[in-house]
Amino acid sequence: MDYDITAYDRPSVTADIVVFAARKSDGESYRHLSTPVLSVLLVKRTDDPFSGMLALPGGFCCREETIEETAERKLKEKTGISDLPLSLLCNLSRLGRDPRGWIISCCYWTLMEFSNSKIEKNAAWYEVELDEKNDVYTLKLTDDNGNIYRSEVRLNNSNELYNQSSEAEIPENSLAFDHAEIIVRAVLQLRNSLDKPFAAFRMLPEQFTLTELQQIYEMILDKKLLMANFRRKIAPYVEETGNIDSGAGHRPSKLFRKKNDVNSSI
Amino acid sequence: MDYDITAYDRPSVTADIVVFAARKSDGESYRHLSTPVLSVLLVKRTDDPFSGMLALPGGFCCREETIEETAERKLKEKTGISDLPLSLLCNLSRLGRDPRGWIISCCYWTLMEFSNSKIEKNAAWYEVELDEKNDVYTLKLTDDNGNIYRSEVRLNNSNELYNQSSEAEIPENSLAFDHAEIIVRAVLQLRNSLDKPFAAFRMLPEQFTLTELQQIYEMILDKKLLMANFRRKIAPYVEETGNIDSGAGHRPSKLFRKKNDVNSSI
DNA sequence: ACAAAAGTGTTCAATTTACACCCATGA
DNA sequence: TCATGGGTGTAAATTGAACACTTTTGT
Repeated sequence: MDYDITAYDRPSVTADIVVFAARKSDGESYRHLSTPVLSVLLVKRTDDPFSGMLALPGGFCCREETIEETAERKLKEKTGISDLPLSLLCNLSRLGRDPRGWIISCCYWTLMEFSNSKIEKNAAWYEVELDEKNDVYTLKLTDDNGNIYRSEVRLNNSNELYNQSSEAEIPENSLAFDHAEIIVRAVLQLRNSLDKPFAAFRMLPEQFTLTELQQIYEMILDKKLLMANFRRKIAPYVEETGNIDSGAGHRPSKLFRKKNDVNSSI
Repeated sequence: MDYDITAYDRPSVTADIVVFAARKSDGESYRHLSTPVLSVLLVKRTDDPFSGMLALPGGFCCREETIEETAERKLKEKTGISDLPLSLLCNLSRLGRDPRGWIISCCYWTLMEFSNSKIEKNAAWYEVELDEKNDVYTLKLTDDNGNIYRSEVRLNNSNELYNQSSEAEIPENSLAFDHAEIIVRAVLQLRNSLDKPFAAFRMLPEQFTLTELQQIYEMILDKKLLMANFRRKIAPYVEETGNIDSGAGHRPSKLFRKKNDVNSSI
């Protein structure tokens, strides 16, 4: 009856997670609002291969757990963050993508409120900028000290993203494995996720001003929106808390919250 | 340096593919148009476990190929069909989902034009009906001879679909493994795919009437659309071929084709 | 002739877009 | 006081939903 599955060669399977948050930049003066910048949570690798380089939090799947559970466990272990709903992004299984051998990566992505407090030592937030030109995506990551990590990711002939990842080919100050490709895919997915139920809420605290919400949209879509129209559009999804955010050098703003019946899954 | 990945327990990985097509039903009379029915391509299993039961085409990943290549190869081997663009649907890795052991399934889905001609012996099309009631999805599959295969799939507490799949628990005339769940997920995904670039074109021949296109939409959305409005909506995406489809007991209709610049990916 | 489908036009409502205008604050 | 952001109203443009009407065919 059953054939013996151990007779076949098997891959190792990893889960990697792209966590985005909106980090507040410094305001220019007492009058100006700060604007949020898109940030991704990365860890510095402590082991070979690519030791010392940046990578997505993630790791190998163990028996007795689902891939999603692996992702949650590894995210917790490597960054200290837990309880985030994960969405499937892609599976990467290209030959040679990991110098250690036949390793498949199941990639997930999620959004959270920015917080530096509860993060593990080797994890940190990196500002994300993504540009596209002639089918070449340029991913620019910037750390707290202004150090820049730049990666290029191309579109191959079947319209799928890929980038090279052998240790020899990866430039200094770039990302380990094909993790640059994964982040690019995640940013593209993020940009396409704003039409549906309101994922943006996940990047804000429970109470927020409508301008803060609008800024999240503007950050992700990379364009300015008109305030009056934005407010009409999101009105059905938010409700007033009765609280006021004051002391900002201009008229205080009402604090809102997401309505209970609004699904913010992605 | 590198730690030895073979020291860790590894799962087997399979690719499973949900292929949908629109099968033309018989017209009632010389006057009436036939209406398409949503159909899924399944194979009868020839090996244990679940020998003799229906299953999605698919199989184990081999070294030297990506999961997408596995999916394409297995689809070709088991059904004779090739060259379909595949979209990732989900990864299933629940403990016990396959009685043979630790087996992860990477599931893909796609659309094609209905064709019975070039299909392998063990493969066949099954009409798909999906109903939902109190978070329970009922999947009803019907073969050419009117035999019915019915499966129930529930939503668990974290809003993820699951159904049981131990050999003992699966009723007769149902699907092997958790393949009913995969098909349900694929149908839900299909229903959500019609707003974006026009996937429906993939279920039609190169030239088609606008009524045929509308019928695909009605089949997937499971509701009637108004002809005038539908035509206005899809007008930017189609162009006339100059050909006419006549001989149908009523006014002949113009044949259209998808405009070249319309992306029909899903 | 006529049932069925092909195809077009028109109306009213809803939504989107753009812009103008007033309000409240703290240094 | 005044720059800055908070907040609202309104008119024009676009899109969507509903429906009426005409055309063309094979039997």
